Amino acid sequence: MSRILIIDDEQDILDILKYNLVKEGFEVEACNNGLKGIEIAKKYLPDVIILDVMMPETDGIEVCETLRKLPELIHTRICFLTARGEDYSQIAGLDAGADDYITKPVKPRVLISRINAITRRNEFNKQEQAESKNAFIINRERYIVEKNGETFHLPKKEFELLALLASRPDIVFERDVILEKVWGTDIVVGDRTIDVHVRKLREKLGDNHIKTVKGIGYKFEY
Amino acid sequence: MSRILIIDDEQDILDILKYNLVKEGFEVEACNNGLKGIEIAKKYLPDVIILDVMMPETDGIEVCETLRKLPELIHTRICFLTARGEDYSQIAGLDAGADDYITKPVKPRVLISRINAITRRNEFNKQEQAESKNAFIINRERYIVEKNGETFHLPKKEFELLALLASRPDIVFERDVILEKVWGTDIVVGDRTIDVHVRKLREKLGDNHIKTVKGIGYKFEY
DNA sequence: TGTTTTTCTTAAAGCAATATAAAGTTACGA
DNA sequence: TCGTAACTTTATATTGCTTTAAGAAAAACA
Repeated sequence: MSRILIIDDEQDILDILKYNLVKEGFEVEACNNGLKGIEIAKKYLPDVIILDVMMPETDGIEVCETLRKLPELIHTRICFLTARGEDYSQIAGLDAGADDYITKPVKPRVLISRINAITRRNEFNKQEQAESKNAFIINRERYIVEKNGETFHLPKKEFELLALLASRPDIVFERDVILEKVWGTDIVVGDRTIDVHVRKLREKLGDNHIKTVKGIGYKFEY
Repeated sequence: MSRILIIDDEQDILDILKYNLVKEGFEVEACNNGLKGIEIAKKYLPDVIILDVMMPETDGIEVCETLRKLPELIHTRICFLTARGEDYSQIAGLDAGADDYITKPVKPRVLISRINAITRRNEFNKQEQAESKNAFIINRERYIVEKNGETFHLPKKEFELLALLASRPDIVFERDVILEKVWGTDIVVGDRTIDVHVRKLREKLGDNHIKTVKGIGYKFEY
């Protein structure tokens, strides 16, 4: 499970966030000071850092900039904690470093889903890097797929299907696994549905990427 | 050459300033009353307004605030005329939206160089805007958006929505993220509310900037 | 080769998400 | 306090994605 570091000067907030994240199964480290936070980050190498923008001693923004310069944290996602109503454009400017921001007061459920989104994005990005060598980029943030500079806007299901298959190239995904991952366990759809979506993808990306493994399922190839 | 409007209740000063500015090649309009000045400004659309802070009937600061709300004067620079030593008026004046101030008594040479500085600044800004292809300026101080010189007055919610989307162009914002960031976690509004605001924005900015990503949310493109 | 199984293709139905218009609220300034 | 602008909701239309269905094709098997 993902490792998370929280940096906030208010002990209450630290406690609440930590409690909720631990309950959800994350590994959590907390710290009430920006400079200490940087030191911890270096050793702890968290997947996500939740960082309060407004802190009395060290400014969260500066902390973020410092963190961003550390090569060992290249994959670490930084998420700002801000009071609501603060200038978005300002935040955007600071966004040079931060990947997301959460507004206070933080609702636990929102926090969890946000962290999940961030870590998921992280997973995908790691794959993306591997994939980019072959000029096949699946960009979940922009919700587009790029192949040799060409850009494809895929509908939701097609995108999810492709993202799944491409997440492990050459590995065959069985039909019921695909159904479960893309459509979910609760929703039941016919078996042909997959075929149709595969066909749509082949239509758009060319016939060379998604191979049929008869009797089993499909796999993605470059 | 630049157009200048002078608003001051003292006829002497009007005459002196006008004489010197005309001699320097400026087009000058003069007026001895705040309210009349506002009317003239609307039609004359000056590049610079020289405005006396201390006037018997209407306060120069109020006049300035009124002028600043007029969209047609978005590019007009306002320069206060103050008696020397009035520290407070300087501060209040710049708060009210003035771009510069000149202390009385006015030395012609100082006046000219000051006006030149202001207009030059203005030119520079216009150029900058024209040159940047993505001339999409989101001005949070005045709640105004500019696109290729066109100015839009957006209501709060529309502005916040646009500011959010535009803060990360091409990135898709999910509907619940939009709701959280623009409306807040505690306030619950219907899902269609977003659509309606998007529609309003598209109506004003043109259909080309906010793209729908069906099933996910919206994104901003230049 | 004939039969069976599985997948492919296509069109069309079904459905969910979004767009739009209009009416109802709320907030705000004159 | 009235009138206007902003905001939200509601209802309906529309879009376009998803799914189904059914025949054709391909592969597997005997």
